[in-house]
Amino acid sequence: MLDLRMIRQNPDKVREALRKTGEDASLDVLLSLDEKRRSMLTEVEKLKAQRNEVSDQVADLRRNKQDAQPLIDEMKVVSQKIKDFDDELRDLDAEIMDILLRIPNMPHESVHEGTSEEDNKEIRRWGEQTEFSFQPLPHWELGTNLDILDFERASKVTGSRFNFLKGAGARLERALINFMLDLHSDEHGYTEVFPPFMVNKASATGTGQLPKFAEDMFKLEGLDYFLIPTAEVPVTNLYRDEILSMDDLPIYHVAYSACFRSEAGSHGRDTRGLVRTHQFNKVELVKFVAPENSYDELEKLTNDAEKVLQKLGLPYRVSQMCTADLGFTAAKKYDPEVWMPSYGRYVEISSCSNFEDFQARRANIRFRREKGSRPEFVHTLNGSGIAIGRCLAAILENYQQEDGSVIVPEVLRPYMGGLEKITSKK
RNA sequence: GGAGAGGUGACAGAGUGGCCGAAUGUGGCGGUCUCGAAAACCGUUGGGCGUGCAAACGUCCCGUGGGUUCAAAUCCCACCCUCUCCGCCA
Repeated sequence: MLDLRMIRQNPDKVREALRKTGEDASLDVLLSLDEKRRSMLTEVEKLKAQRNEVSDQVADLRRNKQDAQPLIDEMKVVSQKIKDFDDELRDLDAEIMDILLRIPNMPHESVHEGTSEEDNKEIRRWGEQTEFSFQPLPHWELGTNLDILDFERASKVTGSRFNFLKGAGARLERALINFMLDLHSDEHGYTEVFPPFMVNKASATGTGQLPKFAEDMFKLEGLDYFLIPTAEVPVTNLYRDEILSMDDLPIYHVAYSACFRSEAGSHGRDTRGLVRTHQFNKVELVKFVAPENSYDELEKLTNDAEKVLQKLGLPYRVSQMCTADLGFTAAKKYDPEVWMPSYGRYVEISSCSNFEDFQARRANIRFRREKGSRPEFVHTLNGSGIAIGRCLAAILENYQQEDGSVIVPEVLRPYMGGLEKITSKK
């Protein structure tokens, strides 16, 4: 959420920033509602001041056993006026909030302008695109042949876009989760948290899923709970409505969670395999930092995510998102993308963003620089560190052998009971 | 699921209609004292919104949302959460 006062003071700057994102949020309605609200507020507060003063007089008269009835009668009228004003103000506030909650974040000045994902820029590349001396298979065929992946039965048991992992596949999934949690907590200084997989409305609003993207989440019947689309939601909301102290910052958290996405609007896209599913696992990195450090922290966060791919020996590149592909909440975003042979291109496997104070303002997460100073909003960041399902797919595809077996990357072997290669049992 | 108790400032804990944004204690901060520290003493110590260059002023906030009243932390209604006991359960 943007700061209403900032919008009021720099409407042209905000308009220009939003234009670059491709969203044409009209500020005119917002600004006129704001104007109206402030003038009403001034009036009603005058009335309240009067009421408070007269109430004191009434109290005095009563104590002195004098007649207060004329004053009371007079105040009845004033009170009714106040009530009318307050009702209207309540509606105004709700309208203003509804508009504010639907305005996207403004891109950081270092983000290049673009009109679609075509304009994203590759900023670095690591490793060589895997070459094969034979015809490589896509991971869904490899996994099915090895009997470690089962999509058919998953669609029987649940539906499309779900999967079963079996045997070494299930173990590999678990190995990846543990490897990443260990890496980030032991070597990168993140504190592990294990979050709830459902959140309430306030949390989903805090990180920006609501009100605009409700249809992307699974909602529980009869409850105001949502299945989380990412651990970002519960973990960022850990400190909602809190004032942290400067000594607490920066806070780094790493969290495993299952992620649930309705994938509304992506019918027909990536229908096979592990790339786009309704439920997948992910290890997520979340940071809470002082504003002046957030851009350095974004670089570090991205490096931490990349480290996972390097250790796994998976070729990747990092793209910087242009102004049109930042999504709703980010001010700046890097997407590490892994080389996926079956796609013949790099596929997003992480997404690292600085939200500045956009989420912090929604979720009311603040910090105090020193005792007695005014609270300020923290900056929040997060990034996948990394998506497990897509990572497992990338391993199967990049490490496949001519005989259909798959080499286990060395760093994962301790997590796999020493297994070096996944082979078919048949 | 049944029965009961309770949600007040950083924490503990008063406050049952007006002089209460809130006693008191602890903690924090500043000071006096001290070579220094402790103790003691003195002072200070919430947030949002609005007006204003600022100083300041106004207003709102005692779990949340409504309501009653000239006036609500205090009365009424709904909801949320916590705790205790019983039952059930991984």
